[in-house]
Amino acid sequence: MPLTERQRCILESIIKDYVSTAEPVGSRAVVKKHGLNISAATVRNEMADLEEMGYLEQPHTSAGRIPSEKGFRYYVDFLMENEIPSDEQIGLLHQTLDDRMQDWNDVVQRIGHFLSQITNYASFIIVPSVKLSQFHSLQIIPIQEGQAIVLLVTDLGIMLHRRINIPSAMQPEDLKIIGDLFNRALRGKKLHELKRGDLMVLRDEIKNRRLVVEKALDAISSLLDNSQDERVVITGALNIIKEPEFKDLDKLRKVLTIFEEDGQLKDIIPDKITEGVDIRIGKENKNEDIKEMSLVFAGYKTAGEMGKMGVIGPVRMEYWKAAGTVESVSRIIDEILNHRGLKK
Amino acid sequence: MPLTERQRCILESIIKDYVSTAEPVGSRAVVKKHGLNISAATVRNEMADLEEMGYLEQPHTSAGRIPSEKGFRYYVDFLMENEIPSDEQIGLLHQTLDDRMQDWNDVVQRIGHFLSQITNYASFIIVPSVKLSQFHSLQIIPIQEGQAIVLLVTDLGIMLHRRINIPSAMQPEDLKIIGDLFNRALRGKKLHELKRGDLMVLRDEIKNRRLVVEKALDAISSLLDNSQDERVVITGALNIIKEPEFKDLDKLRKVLTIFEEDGQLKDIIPDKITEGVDIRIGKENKNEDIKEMSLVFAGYKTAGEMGKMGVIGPVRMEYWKAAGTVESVSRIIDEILNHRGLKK
DNA sequence: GATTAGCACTCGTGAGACGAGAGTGCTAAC
DNA sequence: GTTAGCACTCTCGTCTCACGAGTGCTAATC
Repeated sequence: MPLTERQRCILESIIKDYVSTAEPVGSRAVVKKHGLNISAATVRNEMADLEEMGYLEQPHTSAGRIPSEKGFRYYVDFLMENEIPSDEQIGLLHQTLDDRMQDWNDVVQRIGHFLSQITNYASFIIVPSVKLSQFHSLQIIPIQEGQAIVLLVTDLGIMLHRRINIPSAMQPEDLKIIGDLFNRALRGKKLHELKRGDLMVLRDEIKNRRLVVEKALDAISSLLDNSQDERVVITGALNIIKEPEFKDLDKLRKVLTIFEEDGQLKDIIPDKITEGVDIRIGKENKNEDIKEMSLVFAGYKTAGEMGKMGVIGPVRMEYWKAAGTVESVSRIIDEILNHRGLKK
Repeated sequence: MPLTERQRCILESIIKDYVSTAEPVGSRAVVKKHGLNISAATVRNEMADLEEMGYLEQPHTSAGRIPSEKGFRYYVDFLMENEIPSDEQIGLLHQTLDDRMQDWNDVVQRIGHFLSQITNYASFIIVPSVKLSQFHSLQIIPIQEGQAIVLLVTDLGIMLHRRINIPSAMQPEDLKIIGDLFNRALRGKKLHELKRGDLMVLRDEIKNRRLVVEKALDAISSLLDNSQDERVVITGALNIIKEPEFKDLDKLRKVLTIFEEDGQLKDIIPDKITEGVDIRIGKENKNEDIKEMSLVFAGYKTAGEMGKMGVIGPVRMEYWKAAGTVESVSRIIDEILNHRGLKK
């Protein structure tokens, strides 16, 4: 049975109220704040109906109603209008990003800050592994007697480097030749496809520089082994301490623990495929530990793979604001990424 | 008036007990757990004396005693014996560090983890600004038509890099010449001394490559501007959530806020000069916000400057363990640093 | 003179009692 | 279908009270 217009009004009213106060909302409050032209008793009847349908629940007999997760879901699906950040705020973000675009880490950091500051929830950004980006070029750069740097540049302009030892006799020209060799062989390949076996063929190509090639190969595989897989950046974790639902220390502890161990959050965010903003409310989350939290997140396309970003907060969340913000930010990230990177 | 042997025994006994239980300890408990051959009444008399001297205090008339900060200070200064981590634990740390020594960030991360895991408090490591290290070499590396990387290597082997645009016509040889120019002019100087003014002289040296030199200069000053000053790495912040003194949400919040904003902690750690482990108990800390916390920390010498590292926990801290661990780790860091870096 | 046993006293803590307030559900009237 | 009225329910804060842990003091003992 679909909801009547009036029921929807009441549901929305209750949600808005509950989200801001964290208290069960009574029939009188609905009438008062919403200025609806009906009496409290009528509202009570409708509320009883809504509860029967599962959109509301009652903490105890003599309290007001609070929205159930199903209620939030209905709101999110049918009633919500995203509240996007003001032009001013967006402008501010653009501005802080512009001067520093060089360092991707920095960009991620700032975006996270923005997300968590605007929404007042914790934000997360999942950065795809560099292993998924493409090999652009490699250079071996002598820095002093017997030492050189292997510098690997990806198509996004990210640099990985590692120091290696080289024979003292080795000339810069030799190193250049070796570098070019790598470049010819590997350009355009995805880093994670660079198996040690594939690289071996290189080793045999130049017998007399074999040692250095070997060292460089070591360096590359070590770089790839050690470079993180997906990286998760969490910002504003402390925001959740404000939420009254976490005044229970145990709950708080559980949630903060999830945040502290980067690894955990990766498992919690679903592998999403949908376009646009996705929302997971409470128990919709598979993971036990965040069944009392909600996620609002979106994907963004980096050269190779999908990254994800969003906010995480209590079920009693300002979904409209979170969704609007995440939407805007994901669009901005896409923009940035399209202006970055190296030509193929 | 100096403490008698028996008073010291009692003080130590109370401290050990209080640290582990977080409850005021009564005269009976002292006799029982310490197995001292005196009666509770005697202990009571001694405790009254100790209180009068300021080493103990009483939360309320009918409770046991807890050590005052002065009491802890006495313990730390005269009674404490450091408890260093087991060989096994030290071995474990050495092991995790060995394979990855290439990346200083990683090393710091791991040391922080170790500290906080062993002590069960929050750990911090303050890494001196890279600006304080010395210029070792600079290279300008073409990566594709019209783009190059300015790569600056410090004496510790840390690399800073930034992409710049260059004229398409520019040859690799030209870039090398420019790089060498920088190297001759700057090798051995401290980065923070590289004022834009000093660099200007370079610009005029080669008129025809002026544009690139200019770009490289821009890149360097931008790198220096943007590279962080001191960096603070905090690990295990959540450990403090376990401590009963922070079951009050407001206190917890205050402390966690300090941890979240990296900047804050820098101001809190004293500029230390002493050799070995330093301890600041409660109000001995200048900063308002951590007057209920204690610091146990030590310095370590990196090539140029001093870094600091240690743990931060409640006043009711296992100082013996914290001090022992910090001492061991600082020694290990010194070792590592002495095996790193580039020759001058 | 130091130590100890005994005892009255203090104070925080937790359990139970109680009233106020908020909100509901139901019934009867509109 | 809507509304007013009213009895009922349940939470929350406050208060009281008894309990227990621990002290401080005094007088006896070593």
